[in-house]
Order: sequence, then structure tokens, then C-alpha cells
Amino acid sequence: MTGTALPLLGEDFAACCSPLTAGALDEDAAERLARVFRALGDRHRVRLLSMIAAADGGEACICDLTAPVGLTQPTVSHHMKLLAEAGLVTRDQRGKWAYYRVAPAALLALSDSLRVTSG
Amino acid sequence: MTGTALPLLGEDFAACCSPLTAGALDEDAAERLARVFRALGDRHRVRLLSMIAAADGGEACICDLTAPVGLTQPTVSHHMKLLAEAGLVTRDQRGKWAYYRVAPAALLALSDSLRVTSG
DNA sequence: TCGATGTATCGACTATCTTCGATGCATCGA
DNA sequence: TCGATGCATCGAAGATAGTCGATACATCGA
Repeated sequence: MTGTALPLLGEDFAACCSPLTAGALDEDAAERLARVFRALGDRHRVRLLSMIAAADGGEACICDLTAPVGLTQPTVSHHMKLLAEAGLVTRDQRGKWAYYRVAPAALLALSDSLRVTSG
Repeated sequence: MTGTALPLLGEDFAACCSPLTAGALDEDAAERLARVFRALGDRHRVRLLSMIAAADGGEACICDLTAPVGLTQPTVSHHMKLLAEAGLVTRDQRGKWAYYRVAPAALLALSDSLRVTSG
């Protein structure tokens, strides 16, 4: 059900979000994790994500996002693609409109990866 | 005691890590959050952070990190500076050595910001 | 069928980031 | 005091990312 949520990683969230502080990550695990963080490393993408989460019905189309974020349509589309590729949002095309919604499982997995394993 | 952990933000973790999905973030909040994520958006920095967390005593100096990560000393020093500026690690100079350790409170605050406020 | 509308892609430009070698600064041991 | 060592900073080069206008593609309504 969340199979399309993290296209970078297939079905396994753990493959993305190895615990950051549980032990030294190998290069692949570090790259996977960094790629998702990189998707959140732009203020416009952070804002877009929060706007979608806060939107009515938990979803928004590009047309809803362009004006509030103050960027052109191609740029918003580009940012949404990066968020989708990172698995942080899902895309649902309905007619002319492309509706995006956040992927809670991905955010949760990422959140867990930052949890300090106190030991 | 964690006062120096997030120099970007002063003493207040909340100022950094507003909940991402609780509502539309304003530009400042989005930028603060994005800046911390950007610090984690590089595989070498992710790896450095995990190596420090896994290191004996929970701390490591630049000299411990250079060889394993496969970068030169200036580059490692540069990455550590970015992590420190983001508040993700703290720096402690002891003699010739600069010891870095992770800032658990910062990681926790960041983790919490990704937690979906289901409702 | 045709124009209007919503998105995605392309190409180009600029800004930012990553990396290194060279160098400066501070500390330690002899 | 002097050389060695650990680290930070500087400057430059190459790579990557953000942005836009132009344009292509698909869908909808008339």
C-alpha cells in the first residue's frame, strides 16, 4: 500500500532510513538517507510540503501551490517532482489536475531515523 | 546545557523545528527547517554524523574521521563546520584536538518536526 | 474538432555547493 | 625555542541545484 511511497527504495522503508546514530552507516545507506534529507533542504519544498499537509482534504494540485509559494508553475512542478522522487509525497493525476499528498509513512520512517538510540 | 546546540536558532528548538505537517509554515520557519535538513543532505555528512555517534565515548576528532570517510582534512573540517552550524553536533577543543559529538536534543527536535500530527 | 487549461519537460542562466592544495594559527614535546 | 602535529581558513575549480521562459502533452468543455 505504501509501495509507491518511496520509489528510491522499493518497499522497504528501513532501506532508506537506517537509524542515524545506531552505528556507522555504510556509503549506500548514507547516500539513501542524504537523498531524502536533500529533498527537504530547500525552503520552498519545505513550505510546499507543509502547505499540502495543511490543505483541505490533505491534498493540493500545482495550481493551488503556485501563487502562495511565489514561484512559477514549472518551478513548482520541478520541486514537487523532487519531493515525489524522494518518496515524501505521492502524486495522483485526476483529469487535468495532479493532486499531491504527503506520504506519512515516509515522514515517520525519516523521523525514526533521527531518533537517538540512547545506549 | 543544550544552549549552544543550535546556534542558528538561539536557545529555542521550536524556532528551528516547527512541525512540518501541522500547518502551512511561513517563509522564515521553512528556511530554518530547510537549513538543518540541508546539513544532512550530503552523504559524507550523514556518514560523519553516524560515525561520531558510533565512536567510542560518543565523540571523535577530525583526525579520526578523515581516513574512514575518504576525504581530505580540510574537507572534513568544512563538513563538520556545517554540521555544527546547523546545531547537529557540538565542538569541544581539547589541546590540539577538536572533539565533536552529536547533539541529541537537536536530532530529537528535528525528528519531532517530521512527526505527522494526525488529525 | 478546436481552443482553453493544467502539468511536465527542455534549454539556458545563475547561484550555491563540494572539494582540494596551500597556508596560517595554536598546541605539544623535545 | 623549534619542529611536528591537529585544525581552520582561504582561494580556485568543477559539479550540482534553483529558476525561468518557451514549449509539448493531455484533458476538458463547447
